[in-house]
Amino acid sequence: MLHIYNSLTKKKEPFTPITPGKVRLYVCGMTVYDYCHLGHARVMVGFDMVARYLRARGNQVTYIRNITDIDDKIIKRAQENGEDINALTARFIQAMHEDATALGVLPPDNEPRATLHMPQILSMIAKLIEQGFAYPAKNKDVYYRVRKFLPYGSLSGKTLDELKIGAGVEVDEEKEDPLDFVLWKSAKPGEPQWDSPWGAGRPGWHIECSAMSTTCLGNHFDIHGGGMDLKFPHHENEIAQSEAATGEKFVNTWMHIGFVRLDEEKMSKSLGNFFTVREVLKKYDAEVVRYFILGSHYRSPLDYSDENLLGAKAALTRLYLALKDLPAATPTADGYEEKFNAAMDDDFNTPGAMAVLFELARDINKLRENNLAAAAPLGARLRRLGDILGLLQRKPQVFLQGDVANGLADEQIEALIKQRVQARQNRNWAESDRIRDDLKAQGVILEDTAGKTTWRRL
RNA sequence: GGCUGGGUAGCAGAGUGGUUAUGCAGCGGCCUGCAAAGCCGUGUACGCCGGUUCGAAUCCGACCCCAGCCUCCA
Repeated sequence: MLHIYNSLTKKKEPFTPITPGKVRLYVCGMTVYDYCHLGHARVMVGFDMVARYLRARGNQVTYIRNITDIDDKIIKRAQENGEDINALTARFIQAMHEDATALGVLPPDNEPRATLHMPQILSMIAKLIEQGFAYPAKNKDVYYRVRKFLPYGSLSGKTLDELKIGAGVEVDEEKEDPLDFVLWKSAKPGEPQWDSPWGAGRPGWHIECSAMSTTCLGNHFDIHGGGMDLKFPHHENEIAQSEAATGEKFVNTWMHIGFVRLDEEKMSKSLGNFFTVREVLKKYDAEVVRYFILGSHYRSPLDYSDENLLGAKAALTRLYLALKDLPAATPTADGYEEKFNAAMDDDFNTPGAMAVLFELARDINKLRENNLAAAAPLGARLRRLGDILGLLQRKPQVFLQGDVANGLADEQIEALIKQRVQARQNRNWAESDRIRDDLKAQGVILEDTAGKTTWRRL
């Protein structure tokens, strides 16, 4: 049975969907004013893996990942660029989709956008005011009355008094309590705005997710996820808004993805120490990046370094080498799927699941020495399990020989191999080795097997 | 200061009260013209100090250290 670590209870818990066989999953997606960096990639890949696994285990999954397409940073960036807001967000939404596709992230079932959910946002705010959980201030902002929601702080493990002691609480004359947060922000001249009973303005950051998630999935759903940094205040505030507005429990299981780090430090926009997905993809194959992300548990920190990426590449190469030249087949009962599932059932333990993939590879390699066909069913199993992680779906040849972006073209390599075959027939080992060394210097590895020479790019 | 996570062999990274994680690198062997790949074998690992236990790296307590949150951030 699947167990998931629930950030709300801080425990691993058996996971039971509210409706048997159906899982409703909401993930906080991007604010689209810049390219995705590796932190975004980790969240996308992480929940893609979660959705794939839940489906592989027979659940019908409704996966929602929102897009925040209105907020202060977007407005600011559009002004800096002298760009229309909609053009800006459209541009980065497209870029995000390109990055996601490259990383093997399947599209979510729905990608709701904040600007397309104004009626739902407004009605939720109205409900909160009605019930005394929110109030319009003199400056025409609407605030959430944090003291009124008794369980406030349960997700982040903070109490209001502790938060008050914390350093950075900005004092705002308009607020009843400094910890109250904004639901509706009145518009300054020239800013994008929507009409509301409290004056023209735009939604605060948190309310959109409450409105979109409950609209798409109902007031009470199974899993809500996002990066670790959203736990407070974003998710805390979502709970306060949603439960106060609906009077129902909001989410059963909260999942938070650990940070990507660079030199032991969180990779983040504010620190400026981030790599965008597209920068990384110039250096490393997208599947290698995906392997790297899934190679550590989703809650652990993930250290970005060339050493670690190269390690991921070596490991993936081993798996693809095991699959190389295997004929198509269907898996037979071999026990590997059960082992794989046992690892995944333990809070999506992808490193453990990947270890099973390597056991399979070893078995395949043993069998293939004598009989390629005998190894085929295990190869099929390896591919099928890889698919649950979004890995190993390319032709081994394609992965191993890479693309021809730089270095020698395939034809040049083939030609040199022909020369070398000739030299070997003449037992001219010096010439044969020279060609092999030359190719190696250019990043091409030769392998003489079964009277045939094959090659791959390093 | 409060709250969350975490400290595992050369590196990365799971896991567990007593018996192999796994990958990369290393060492020995097989294979090979030689390699590569592969196979077999190979490691005094579990931050520190106490305690519980027949036995702890795994449970308990204290301590040290690291990262994160408490302000926008995935």
